[in-house]
Formats: sequence, C-alpha cells, structure tokens
Amino acid sequence: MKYTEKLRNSGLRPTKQRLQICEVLFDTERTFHFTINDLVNKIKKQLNNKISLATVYNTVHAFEKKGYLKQIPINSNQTYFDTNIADHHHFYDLKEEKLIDLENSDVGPINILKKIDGKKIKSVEVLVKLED
Amino acid sequence: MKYTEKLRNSGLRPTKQRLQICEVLFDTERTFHFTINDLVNKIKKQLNNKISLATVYNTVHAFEKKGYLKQIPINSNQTYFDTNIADHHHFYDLKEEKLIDLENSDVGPINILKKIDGKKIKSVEVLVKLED
DNA sequence: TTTATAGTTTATAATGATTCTAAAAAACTG
DNA sequence: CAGTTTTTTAGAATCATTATAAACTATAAA
Ligand SMILES: [Mn+2]
Ligand SMILES: [Mn+2]
Ligand SMILES: [Zn+2]
Ligand SMILES: [Zn+2]
Repeated sequence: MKYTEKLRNSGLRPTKQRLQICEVLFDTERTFHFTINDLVNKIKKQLNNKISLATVYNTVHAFEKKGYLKQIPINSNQTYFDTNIADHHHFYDLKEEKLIDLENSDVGPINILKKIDGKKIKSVEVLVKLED
Repeated sequence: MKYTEKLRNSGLRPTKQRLQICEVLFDTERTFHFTINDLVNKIKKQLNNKISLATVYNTVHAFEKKGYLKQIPINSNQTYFDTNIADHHHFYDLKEEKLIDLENSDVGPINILKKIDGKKIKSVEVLVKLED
C-alpha cells in the first residue's frame, strides 16, 4: 500500500479507514479545500465503504497534527481544511463561499516588522476577500 | 445621547439596548477583540442591566453589517469581533489564544498580483500565528 | 395625544458542527 | 496465538449560533 509507510512513520497505524481517507485526500492531481462534510461525501462517492463520522473527524485531526493537512483560518460555521500544505495564501469568494489558492509568488514578500517578546512566528497567512 | 445619531443615520432605532452596547463597545480608550461571550460578560459587569443573549447577537450582527465592527477570520469555536475597523492585521498567540493588533505599518505593503475575473478585492487580511 | 405600524427585544426552542463516551474491533508485539 | 494498545464506531452530549413567535417600543401619522 502506498500510504502504509507514511502512516507508520508518523506513529499512526495504517488502518483500512486511514488508508482509504489517504486515497481520497492525496491520490489526486490537484490539492483541494474541504470541510468534514465535503470529505464524508467524497468518501461515499469514491469508496464503496462507510467510514463513521467520528473516524473522519479523528483522522482529519490526526493528519492535521502530523502536518499532512492544514486548517484554513476563515469565518464559516464549518472548519475548512487544505490538502495543500505548502506555504500559500487564499482568496475567499464571499458570494460563492469558495476558497481559491493564492501562491506565495502571487503575493509580494511579506515582512512582519513588529516582534512579540518570547514568541516566534509559526505562519503568515493572507486571506483576500473577493466581492463582485 | 452620544450614539443616537449614529444609529439613526444607519437606519437602526436607538434603543436602550443598542445604546448600552455602543457604550461598552465604543466608549473606550482602546479598541479590542471580543467574542459574544466576552461581550455578554462585559455588559454584565459594566451595566446594571440584563440584555438578552439574542439581542447581543442581533446587535453585533447589525453593527457588523453597518461596518461598526469587523469579524476576524480565525479558527476558533467562537467568532471573534474587532472594534478596530481600520484596515489592519493580527497576530494570533496560539498558546494564550489571544489576538494582537498588527498595524498596516508593521507589515510591508501587500501586493496581490493574481486577479480573479469579475471579482474585486474587498479586503486583505494577514494572520500571523505565534508560538513559543 | 392617540393610534397604527414597523422594528426590536426576549425567553425559549431548534439547529448543527464538533467532541465525548465506552464498548467492540483491529493492529501490533513477542 | 495471547496479551496489549490503538482505533473504530454508534450514539449521546456539548455548545455556539440561529430561529420562533409573542410582548414591547420607537416612530410617525392622524
Ligand atoms: Mn470552526
Ligand atoms: Mn464561527
Ligand atoms: Zn489552499
Ligand atoms: Zn484587531
């Protein structure tokens, strides 16, 4: 199996459910943005196999902790995740409620001049809201 | 009353509740970040007067729509609002779960090079996550 | 000042995303 | 295999937020 090693190396047992979720998330041409609900639907459509909602939540959180997924900071009643773990930014189309990737190269270099004592910068994320 | 005109001009009737919430939100030296729960507590402490939770939600949303408050895009189970409606950015201290203002002047100019057809940029917000 | 009307507040219920629980199943180790 | 730990699962619980609908209030017309 393609993802067995990856999971083992992270200390996660390569269960059937995790391997299937890996397929849905990572066996794609392109990266994508999703909510838990989106993912549950994708799983239903792509696999002939039910995975319990609790497991989907557990797995997504486990993958996020291991750095295989990122949460996208946005105001929505649902949490958005990203299979694109490269350092990048987002457009948010307010009308369509859709996220669009914005590569680092599409944003000038960002230089944070203010420093907070005893704290390090972990990430710098830009959200560009779009209207018509 | 200090805020009566402001409310009338926005098409909002200057009710006792709205005027009191204005006091709590805008009669301050400094701007601040808050959740609905924070605001309810502030109201309890500062006014000898109960305002129902539904009214707090209604009022905050009304003020946001009128541009007197801004929502801050962040991943939390609660929605964060900001009384600082000037164009600015945020640090988010992951350990303390606290927001810190980051003035535009503390961030180099941000130039979004990618354009989305038929859409205009409404806002550009930077979130800088801090760790120890 | 009344009266009519639209807007607002309120307690309470409903919603819905997320987390919790604890028992059954599966993965691993020796 | 036997023992142990991790994982899955259905279902319950949590909790921020929104909806409901009846009582109240601001406002303007009569
Ligand atoms: Mn969320
Ligand atoms: Mn929210
Ligand atoms: Zn992305
Ligand atoms: Zn702020």
